[in-house]
Amino acid sequence: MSHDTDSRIRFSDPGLIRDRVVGALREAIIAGRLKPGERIRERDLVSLLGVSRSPLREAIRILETEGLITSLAHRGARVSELSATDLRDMLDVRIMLESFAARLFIERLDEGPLRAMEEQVERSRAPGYQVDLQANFDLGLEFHDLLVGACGNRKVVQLHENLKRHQTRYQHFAFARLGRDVRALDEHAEMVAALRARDLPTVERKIHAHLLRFHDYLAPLLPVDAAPELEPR
Amino acid sequence: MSHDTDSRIRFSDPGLIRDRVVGALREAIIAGRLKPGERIRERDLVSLLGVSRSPLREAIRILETEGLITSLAHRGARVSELSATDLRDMLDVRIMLESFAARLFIERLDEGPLRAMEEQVERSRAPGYQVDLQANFDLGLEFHDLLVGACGNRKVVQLHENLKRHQTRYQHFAFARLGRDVRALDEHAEMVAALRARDLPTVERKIHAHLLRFHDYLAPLLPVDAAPELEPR
DNA sequence: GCCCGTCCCTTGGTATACAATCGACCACCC
DNA sequence: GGGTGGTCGATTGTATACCAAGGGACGGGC
Repeated sequence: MSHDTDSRIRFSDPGLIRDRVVGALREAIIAGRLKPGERIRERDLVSLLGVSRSPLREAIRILETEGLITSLAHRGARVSELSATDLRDMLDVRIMLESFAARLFIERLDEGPLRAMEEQVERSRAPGYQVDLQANFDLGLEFHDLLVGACGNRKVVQLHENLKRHQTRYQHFAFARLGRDVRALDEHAEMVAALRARDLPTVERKIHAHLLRFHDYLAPLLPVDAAPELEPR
Repeated sequence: MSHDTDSRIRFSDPGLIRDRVVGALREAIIAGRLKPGERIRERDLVSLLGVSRSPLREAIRILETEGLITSLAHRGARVSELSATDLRDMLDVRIMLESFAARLFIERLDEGPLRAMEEQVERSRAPGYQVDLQANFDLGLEFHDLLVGACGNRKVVQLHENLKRHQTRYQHFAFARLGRDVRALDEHAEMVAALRARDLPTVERKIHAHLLRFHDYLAPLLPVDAAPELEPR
């Protein structure tokens, strides 16, 4: 981040500046345009985004609390690192959250959300989406959102939201190197079928396998672990 | 928070001011000295803590991201509300996390952590602790820490840490009104016994019952739900 | 009684200055 | 030569002053 026009960070128009900075940085980090370990210098961003230090610093604190940024006192902030351990840890949690959501889903079995998911799977089968990687990508995320969103537990939704962001980083990371994992959408279809059949064990097994496969798929590309955290807040 | 010497907020000495402010506010909120819905005015805290707006505002953003504070643009920050729904949502997640930890605990069954937990339960049986409410209180928390800490999943530990803070708020809240729930420590003892016996279903059942009883215990004191979140970040 | 405009309070943002700390570099000494 | 210690520059952390923007309360007008 040395040149003064960094197209990697897109700054939107409305709302509070700090929120826009959060959005811009978060998006750039998730999309991988700001790389793991890359330094985040106040001075650079101030001139790049055309904002003052106050909202920028608040934004950095927010992203730090979310875990997308790591900072050390007097030594500045960096984009947080990726590691196989970290990915695995998050996937374990995500498995818990999605299994929980699936259980409630089956207990209630509202026709509405189920329909929404089936329809979502249909869309991902449409010929156009098979080639449009970005759309394909988003559909993968949307599926899990529908599942978790239906559980009615706000905390679960909120945690899942944050985990998803982190994992989207990993996905982009893998994307750039391995190409799209086409089996994912098929697995979604299988999960929906099991949901309709109210077969919880199968759903849980599929969630587990689905997410862990994601880990195995890109663990070889990752360092085993990031440097141990020295200053957890 | 109108008088100028507010003994409820303890401000520690070393380290960054921002971190000390976070610590002071967090502790005051959790302990219930700052009450749900209570306004957090920059002007007051600046004079109360003797710090400038810069670190204070960063601290507020951090606590907001952690969920202990809710703020609306141009309308200021408030201590976040408590509600039965919110408590229940968090307990569901905590049940997941602790069940997960228990499963790993049993799979590995390291003698070390198990011993630590047994010893911890012993301490809580010592006659002195039965009357010292604060110590009793801390022991309750420590128990769950030992369980979760042993799972080796940093994300789980970190999430549990945050959930625990929120729930300690509820506990203090209940504390002031209902007195200590003495059965909790007995239940811990039962859980440890089941852990040693490697009886996962029993442990899970006990975790579930233990935490949900906490909900039922103080749900009657709480509003059903906080006002719907208008501006989630 | 209701609506509307004004004023005030608070927060949001900018600019600036200075302190504290860290890292790198370099001279110096053993 | 290699380790040691100090100096300097860069960057973050904090303080302060000031203005803009938005919301809420209050009161007057209808």
